[in-house]
Parts: sequence; structure tokens; C-alpha cells
Amino acid sequence: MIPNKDNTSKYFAFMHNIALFQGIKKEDLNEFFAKMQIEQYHKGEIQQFDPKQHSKLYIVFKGTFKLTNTNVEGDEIVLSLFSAGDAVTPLYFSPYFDVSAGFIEDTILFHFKENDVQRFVKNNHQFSMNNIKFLANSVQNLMITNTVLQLKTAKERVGWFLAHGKINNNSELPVSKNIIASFLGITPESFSRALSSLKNDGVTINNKIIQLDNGDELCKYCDRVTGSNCSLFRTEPCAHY
Amino acid sequence: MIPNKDNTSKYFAFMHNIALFQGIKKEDLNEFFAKMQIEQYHKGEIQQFDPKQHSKLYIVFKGTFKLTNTNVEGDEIVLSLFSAGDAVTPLYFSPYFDVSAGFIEDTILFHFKENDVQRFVKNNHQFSMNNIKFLANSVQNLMITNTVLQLKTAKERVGWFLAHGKINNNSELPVSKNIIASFLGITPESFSRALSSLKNDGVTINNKIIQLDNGDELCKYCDRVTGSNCSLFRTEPCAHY
DNA sequence: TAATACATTTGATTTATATCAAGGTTTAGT
DNA sequence: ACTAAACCTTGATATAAATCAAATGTATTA
Repeated sequence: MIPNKDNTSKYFAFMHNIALFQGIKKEDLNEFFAKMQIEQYHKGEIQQFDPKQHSKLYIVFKGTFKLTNTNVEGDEIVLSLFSAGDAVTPLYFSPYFDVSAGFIEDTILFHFKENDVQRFVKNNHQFSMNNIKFLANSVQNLMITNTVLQLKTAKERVGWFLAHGKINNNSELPVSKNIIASFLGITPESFSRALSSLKNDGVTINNKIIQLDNGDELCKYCDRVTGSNCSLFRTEPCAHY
Repeated sequence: MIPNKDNTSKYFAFMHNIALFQGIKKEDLNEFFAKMQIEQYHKGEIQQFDPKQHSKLYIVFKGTFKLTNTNVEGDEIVLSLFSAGDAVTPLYFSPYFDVSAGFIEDTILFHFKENDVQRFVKNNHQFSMNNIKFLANSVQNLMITNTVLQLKTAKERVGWFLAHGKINNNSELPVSKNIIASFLGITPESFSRALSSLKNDGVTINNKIIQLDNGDELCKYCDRVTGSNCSLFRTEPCAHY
């Protein structure tokens, strides 16, 4: 799919808001964006992320997909979820790191080729700084996920996930429950039971919409980094004094 | 501790071998290294990693420490382990990310101040590329750890840890068993039982030294990225065809 | 709109690992 | 070399979550 004139300005406006491209001169950006390619995927499709062929920078324009890893027994685990505005850089993955992208909705990705990204990193300080920031942030998020996976009971994991979404203004579940369960390292059954237990605490989910009786029911499950973006941070109900 | 003349050349030689500094002109490096500070920590010490005070780049010269996170109930989990040659960049962590460094042995760290690192990143393409590579590698490793924590039984986790060490030529456990257990998200008791089960498969640990009856006993626990560095990769016993 | 697939919930049962407890071993410091 | 403190192992028991199974609910598409 080649962008036509009409779409181009819409796409570029969208791209200018992506964190990776902040603080970069408009001319430089537009020159880089001119190299952008568009890929469309359909719901249900699975793409092996073979870095030999996929050494690119991806930006999600529309849709949702999951990054997954499948073990020998065929169990699939969800490493992370991506939706509009998120970036992925398999560019830097080892060719032996075998992850797949599973498309949950019809999805439009923008991509840049390895050489173009490398050149832009080399020639543009701000872009290289942004890349460092982006990756450092990924490191931090993965460490937090790590903590959640090691420390929490099923209910606490679910609570954490919901608190995370709430603070980022997603009062709606981003994907189906069984995918969230896999991301949290629990079974769909356990997820369901955790939810029914949370219901007793005032957390209800109707049609993927999360509703809270008081508004502070999820505070106890929140991590400190996520919490720092919360309107209740360091007020009385907050877990972080 | 201020480096004296004698030590300086030893330190610089060590630093020139660190991955983060590869491919950079000697003059540039030495100018940067001149800003290096040295910190010593004693076994048992714990340092809160408050990024307001610790916005630095650290290189481990000697010793071992663990990066840990403690939850409300006081449970401690080990996020990662660092030893000579490893780098840490809390530089890029959120000020709300509360991790601690727990020193397992007497440790010597080299550190650089935030401003100096930022300046070097800005002025040296290779260093900024190296930073990107370093962080991307961390992302990948954390994703793998994530998979291990979600997918594996206690025995498989221990097997993976030992396989990892074996391939990186550490036939010796890097730290005490209970710290490894915490890193793997299991209790010391489960770790011990996993080891005794592995013993039946030909994996013996004597005085922290890992011994294998045949040499391929750990192959089934190995992940593909680690495996790609193994001498047995894609031979008959390898799990990755 | 029916038909079929997919997702979710609920219950019964099993199982792996945590917890609790006690004894044994190694390590470190005096 | 001796003592105290960590560390490790082993056994018994408890428990949270996985698994198995079946029913219900919700999408998809023909």
C-alpha cells in the first residue's frame, strides 16, 4: 500500500505526535517520513518476526497486536500488547529471538527500513536520544512487569493491570480477557475468578468497560512508576504514602 | 576514592574492553574516562537507587551486586545480577522506580555523572549507537526472562539458569542459591528440590561448581538466543533443531 | 437469521509449589 | 580453632492456581 496524497498529510500529522519524533526539526522529520512504508494486516494473521526480514522500525497507526512467544509444547505467552501510537523496534533483536506478531484487529503499521533508521540515528542527535529514551523506558517497563509476574497473586496481577489501564485513561479493556490473562501469566479461568473476587471490592467490568464504585479500589495494586501519573498519587488512598 | 596513577592505566585498560565503549577513538575515550569516579561498597551494604542522586552510568569493575525491588509486605525480588564488566544505567530510570542495589561481595564501581554521559552521547555517534545496542539487548534479555518466569516450572527455570551459565562459561554459580531462587521467582526450598531432581538427570552441583555427566543434560532448558552462542547449537542434542 | 466458532464463566479435582518446621552444613569473624 | 550466623536441605502440610469438564454467552459469516 502506497500512501496517496490525501492520506499523506493525515499520516504525517499522526507521526509528528509520536514520542520517538519529538524535538526534531520538521524538515528532517518530513525527509525521514518520506521513506515510510505502509503495511496492512488482517485480524487473526500471524507474522513471524524474523529479524532477517523484519529489521525495521514499526509504528502502529491503527489496530492492535500482541507480541508472542511460543514454546515447544505450543503454549503461547503474550510478551506485550501494542496499539495506535506505540512503536516496536525488532531492529535491535537478535536473529535468534523468535517472537511473532499476532494481529488482534485489522491493523495498519508504518515501517522504516533498517538502513534508513540507522542513517537517521547517525545524522540526528535528537532522534538517537529519543531512541535511547524509548528503549530505556522499555527496560523499565519490562522490569516492572517482571516484578508483577514474580510477586503477585492472580488477583493482584489483574488489579495491577486494571490500575495501569485506569491511570492511562483506558476504562476499557484493550483486548479480550484471555489475551490479558496470557500477558499476566495466568489462565483465563483464574482471570475470571480474580475478576469476580474484585467485584466484591467494588470493581465491575461490563462489556469490557471497567467501573469503580468509589474510584480508589485499585490503588493498592498500583506500582510506583505508573502511580506517579495518577491524580491520586500520594493522596490518602494511594499505596505510595 | 580517587584513582592513583598506578591504578589508572589498569582501570583504563579494563574499560576499553567494555562493549559500551567499542569502536570509539582512543582519544575520545580517554577524555571521557578522565571524568570517571570510583565507588567502593562493602558486602551486605544496600543502596537505594534514587535516580535524583544516582543519575549515573555505572560499570562494575570488581564484585557482584543484585538489583532488587521490595514490595509492601517486605518480600524482596531480584531483578538482575551484575558482576565485573556489566553496566547499569539508572540514568534513564524514572525517579519513581524504586530499586535498590544489594552488594553481595565487596564491590568497586566506576561511575560517570549524568551530564558527562549526556554530553558524550551527543558528541559521539558511536557511543550513542552503543547505548542503543546495549539498551536493546537489555530489552531482549528482559523479554526472555519474562518468558522464563511465565512458562517454566521450578525445575525448568533452574535448568534454564544453569544452561545460561554454562554457555557463558560460568561453571560456577555466580551467587548463593537463595539469591538465584529469588531471581527465578521461586523459594530456596523449591530451588533445592529442583536441583536434587536435576541430579537424577546427570546435573550435579558441588560447592557451587556445576558438573554434567554427558554435557548435553541442560540443552532442553536453553532458550534460542542464549543457545545461539553454544558450541552445541543446532547439533543433535540441541533443543533448537 | 441461523449456524458455527470463539470467549467466558462456574464447578470439581488435581498438582505444583509455598509455607512451616527442624536439622545439617558452610561461612565469617573473633 | 571456635562460635554465631547464614545458608541449605529435607519432610509434612496447606494452598493457590492449573487442569478438566461442561454450560452459557458473545461474535462472526454464510
